[in-house]
Amino acid sequence: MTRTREFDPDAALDKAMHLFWERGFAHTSMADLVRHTGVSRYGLYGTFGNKDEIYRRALMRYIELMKDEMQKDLRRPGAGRAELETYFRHITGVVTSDEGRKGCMVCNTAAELAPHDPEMAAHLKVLQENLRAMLEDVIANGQKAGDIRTDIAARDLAMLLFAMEQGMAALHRGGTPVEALLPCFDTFLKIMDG
Amino acid sequence: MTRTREFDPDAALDKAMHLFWERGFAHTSMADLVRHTGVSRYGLYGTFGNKDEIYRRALMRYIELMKDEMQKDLRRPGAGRAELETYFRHITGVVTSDEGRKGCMVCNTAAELAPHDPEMAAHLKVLQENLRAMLEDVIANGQKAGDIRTDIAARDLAMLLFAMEQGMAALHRGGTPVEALLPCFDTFLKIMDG
DNA sequence: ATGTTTCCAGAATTTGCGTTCTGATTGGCC
DNA sequence: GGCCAATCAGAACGCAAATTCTGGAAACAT
Repeated sequence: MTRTREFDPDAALDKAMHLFWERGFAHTSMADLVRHTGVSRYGLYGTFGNKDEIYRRALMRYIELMKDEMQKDLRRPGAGRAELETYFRHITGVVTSDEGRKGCMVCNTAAELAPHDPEMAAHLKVLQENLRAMLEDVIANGQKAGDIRTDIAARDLAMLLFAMEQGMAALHRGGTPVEALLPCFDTFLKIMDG
Repeated sequence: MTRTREFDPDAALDKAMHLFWERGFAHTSMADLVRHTGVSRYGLYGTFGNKDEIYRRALMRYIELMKDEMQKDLRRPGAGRAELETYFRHITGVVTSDEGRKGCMVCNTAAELAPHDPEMAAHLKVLQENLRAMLEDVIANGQKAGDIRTDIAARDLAMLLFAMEQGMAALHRGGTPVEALLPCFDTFLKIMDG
């Protein structure tokens, strides 16, 4: 072979993800990406194609990370209320971190790009449904185990929980401090108990 | 005087608001604004200054409309559970309308602009706190009247309700259909009843 | 009616940024 | 060691969009 590439595409994508996550698509320039990833323009275009594609890949990476997170906490057989609580404390920490007020990249992408990017929109929709369904499963388990009230359908509790989480992310990005948001989840737990 | 202006600034701002609300800041061009408002560039720049300022004014208008909406439903003395339900059905209809999938402009602005526009961020933060406080008052009234459970603080219920609403707006913009979102509020009502 | 001032429509300018290109450089391989 | 292919760094290009400019038109005051 010849001269070897000086960067690791995965590491670069990870940096790009954090940049897009924090600043959004329009307010992240290729120059920013070059600076923060340490990768040359040549390298970025050669590896990923163009800016749109870098964003798409970064979002996919974000989604994979979120799913991993979820499965780590929720995928053990019979996971129920306890696991849900663990997971949610976890994800809330991510989505309301004060470092960059990044919020949730799915939510940010929906707000900024979904309306004029049908492909992205389709992607987001599927993802949203997957995440919600995962929550629903765990809640149904908790109901079977007797840890969660059964007079509200698991599907409905899951949707409410999911909406609440997305809202917390959005509100935090908009300036609401974490301390004001944390009670949301405690309140939800109290509610889930019946 | 001399030649009179051919457009109504308020009407123009209203059109601009809907455009920004649907497409966001970056994906609305001055040409779009000229086309949809029917106002010449000269008129827009002369009246509002520049694109940033048009957006700022449009957002302020959106906020005023939302506050009006809220006060119309919630400001009557002793407004409680019933008024809250009316208001929320109302606002949910706005924020999950399929016409343009506009979502909530506050939420959209937070996602797209807050991180790199401190002034806008400060604005949003104040607004968020106002809206939440208004919900809290009404919930507290409902609790005093015996219509809403009292084992959860009005402040916490209000925050949860607010987060849920912002989340519904974000999810809808991201592609979740209205039918999937509506159960959220019904579930919240059931919860509020105790 | 006419002059003057502001307005309109759209052309011209400028700027920012995504993308492409270029010459230098590096690392493997004969 | 020298050749080759791919990479790097940054300059150059092109385009889209914000802003400004300009010639013509309209409305009010006199």
